[in-house]
Amino acid sequence: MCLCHQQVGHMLIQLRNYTLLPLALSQTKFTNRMHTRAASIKAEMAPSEHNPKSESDICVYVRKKRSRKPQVITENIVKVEPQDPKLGSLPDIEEFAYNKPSIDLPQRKSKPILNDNDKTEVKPPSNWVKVLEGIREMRSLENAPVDSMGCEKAGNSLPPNERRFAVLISSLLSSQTKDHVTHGAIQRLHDNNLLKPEAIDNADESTIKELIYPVGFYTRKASNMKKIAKISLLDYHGDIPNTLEALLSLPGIGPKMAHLVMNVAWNNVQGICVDTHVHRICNRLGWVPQTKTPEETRKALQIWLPKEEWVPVNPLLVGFGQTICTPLRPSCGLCSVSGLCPSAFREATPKKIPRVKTKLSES
DNA sequence: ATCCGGGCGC
DNA sequence: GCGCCTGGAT
Repeated sequence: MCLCHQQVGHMLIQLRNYTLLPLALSQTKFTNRMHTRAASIKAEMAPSEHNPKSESDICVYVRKKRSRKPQVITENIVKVEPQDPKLGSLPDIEEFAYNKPSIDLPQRKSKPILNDNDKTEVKPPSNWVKVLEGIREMRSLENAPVDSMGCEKAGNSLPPNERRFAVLISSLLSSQTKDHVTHGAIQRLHDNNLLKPEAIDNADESTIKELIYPVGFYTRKASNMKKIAKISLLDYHGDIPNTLEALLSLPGIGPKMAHLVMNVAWNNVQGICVDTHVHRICNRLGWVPQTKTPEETRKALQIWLPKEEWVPVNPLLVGFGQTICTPLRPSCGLCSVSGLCPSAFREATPKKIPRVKTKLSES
């Protein structure tokens, strides 16, 4: 993995309802910005993809100018064509963006901003930006448990491959477990030099089990740790898989953790990390059509939520869900966006009928 | 008593 | 889908 200041190349990127945009991507920055009169455009390349060949390797954001907090309009890329850098300097962006209309795609009359009224696209829920900002504000005052610790801090000082492995193990242990408990377990593993695949592979399952106690489901997790260490050694040279699919194939790693690990370990955002809080709150806010599983929620949310919110939305909503929008008896009275929430004060508080033996019930 | 910051096997 | 695996918190 060579990280030099070399330019990967110029690309022509075609946005839906927009136009062709020339962009240059470099290997060190992974991002490239350009500005037109009406919007700023940002292209981002997944760090692991040093040689982007298709649209899936790159994300493009278009933001309207003149809004205080620039708002992402879309991220739809229709086409990416590698261009020969020897073609000379890039065309004048502004002129290019305005004067060279897209050929096969419908044109907009006024501003070349994307599909505001495109009926074929799923519309983001109205006011979602306000809701998000409101939650952010509430979160800046509150101190949610999620703020203090997180598995993303695991092994910050380790070499990259060991750090990634630590992140994976940390994620594995963290499910259904409080953060400080997970942290303690990781600390004990580290102190006993048991955070590396070789060591785990050689260690007794019972030893691991004792060290990670009392994380939730420690028996299963100890066994999964052994299996993961073995797979890491056999298939990944002691590292961890760098694709979502391969991560999902590991025992004990499901969709929630796989996306988390892709984000944290590889800095590669493949999807939104949806846990029960994100799932619940998105349903309450009406951000997704009633969904039954976190996986459905993830897919529904990814359709409209701008990609740059994909990572921050998890800690944001988790903390919000721990403090205010709690699973049981949400504190709608304390919530500043209750006016925008279709479920506010409407929770079917199934006030359990007190099973008290009264003279009435006995009669 | 009831609820978790999931994943798996059925 | 549904029950189960676990200890700790409310």
